Amino acid sequence: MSERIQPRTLKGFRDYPPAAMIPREWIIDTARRVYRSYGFSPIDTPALEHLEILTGKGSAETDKQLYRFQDHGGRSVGLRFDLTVPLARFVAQHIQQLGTPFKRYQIANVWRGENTQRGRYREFMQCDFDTIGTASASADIETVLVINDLLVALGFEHFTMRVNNRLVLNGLLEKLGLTAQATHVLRALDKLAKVGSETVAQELAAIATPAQAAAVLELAALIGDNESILAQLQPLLAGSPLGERGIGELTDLHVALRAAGVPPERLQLDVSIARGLDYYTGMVVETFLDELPEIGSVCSGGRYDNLTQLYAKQELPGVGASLGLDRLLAAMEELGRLPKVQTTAQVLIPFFAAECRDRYLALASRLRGRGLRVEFYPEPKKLGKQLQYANRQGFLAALILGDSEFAAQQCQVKNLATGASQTVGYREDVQEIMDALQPILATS
RNA sequence: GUGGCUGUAGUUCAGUUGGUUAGAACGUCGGAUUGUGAUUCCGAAGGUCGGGGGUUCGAAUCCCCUCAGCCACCCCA
Repeated sequence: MSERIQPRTLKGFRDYPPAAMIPREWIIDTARRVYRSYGFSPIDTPALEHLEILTGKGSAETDKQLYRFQDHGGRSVGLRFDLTVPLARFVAQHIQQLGTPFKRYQIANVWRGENTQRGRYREFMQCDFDTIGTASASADIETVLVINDLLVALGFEHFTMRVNNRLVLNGLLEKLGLTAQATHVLRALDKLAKVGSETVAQELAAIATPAQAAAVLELAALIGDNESILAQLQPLLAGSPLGERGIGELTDLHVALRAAGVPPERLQLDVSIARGLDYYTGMVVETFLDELPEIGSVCSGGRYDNLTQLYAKQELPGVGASLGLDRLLAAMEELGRLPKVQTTAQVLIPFFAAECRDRYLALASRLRGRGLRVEFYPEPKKLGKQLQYANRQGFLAALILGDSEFAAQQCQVKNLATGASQTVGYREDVQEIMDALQPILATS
């Protein structure tokens, strides 16, 4: 009796009370809506996979972060650390029935046993969308368009999608004879914006000759608007078939996105964007909030041409991206962009006249029948207290009915944001109440 | 995983060179006010000082370990 278990959560794992869960679900709903508007369909996969599925990719870093253990049957299993690897397994297993192109989205938790920081947790949610089975540039362009639409739908105007193409980097590496060290070079390059060119130069010095390192840095240091970057790239990659193809793809993407109406300032060609993950082969993109760039990319992705090679003979190209929901939420929290709403209902009916309980319940039911979300306060209490509750929970409107209203067949419709209230007739069809509520509820 | 900073009511923080019963503001609850919610007044509840061990006559304060949060590296959403 005296020895209680201390209630607590693991490092990097969190509880989500209503005030945290409501904006969370709003983002999920928004992502779902945007993905579906492009024809992506939902799938889900198990949280737990056979260990060899997850480690097959063989990156030492992801192996270190993997949650792994023996299950009750002695199998080696692991928790998925992203949604792309399970997708590769899923596609290799089911593509015969699904056919191509296959467009799916998946919104689910992933786990990484790394050290925590602001916006970095051990359990977090990713909102992935991918197009499998086509190498078309159109799918690349759509991927960036989805990211753009998604952030706009989430209420952002000022954000930057940094775009690059792995072919440009690979072309240069090939030209320089650095292909074998590609992974190291790209990782060093990826840090350019953060640590500056001197540090990157030092890191490159360890794996390349001074001339090679200088050539890599020259490419990555290109600045200016997108057109001028493209123009400056030409001579640097001349003679490299890969590099020239990369420039072609970047140009195409840039032109197409402009034509699709993406504001030019949102799209930044950035040759230093490499993405750490090995599986990207073409276009790569990272998205930063202009108001809080230091929190990192909130939506990243790219093209991978050999994703299923570990699991199937068939070669299936793909392109996609992932919204980091928890990082985005951490950013929105810090930017004060999260509304302080704790209720999912719009309208509160205070329990005011103690003997009229059943009439309140009937009114609430009728309003719900008209599509409203309505809460009836569970006990008769002072009206002031109940309105305070309504205010704190974030209700938009209260319907006040006491003895005098019931007697006069009326209802007071109170706008909780402004404090204004109006009295309307209260009849079975609740039409007058609906009419009075409409403008109040329309504000959110 | 490595290194650094931090941890005191629900929240934000005070707390003297180690000294008796750990404070404030805001929030919460009750009342003034059994018909109107961010004002005012009165009152109340709420703390194993993150947890464990040690030094000491005495620890929120000093030391060690541990847990958690933040920052940098690493990597990434």
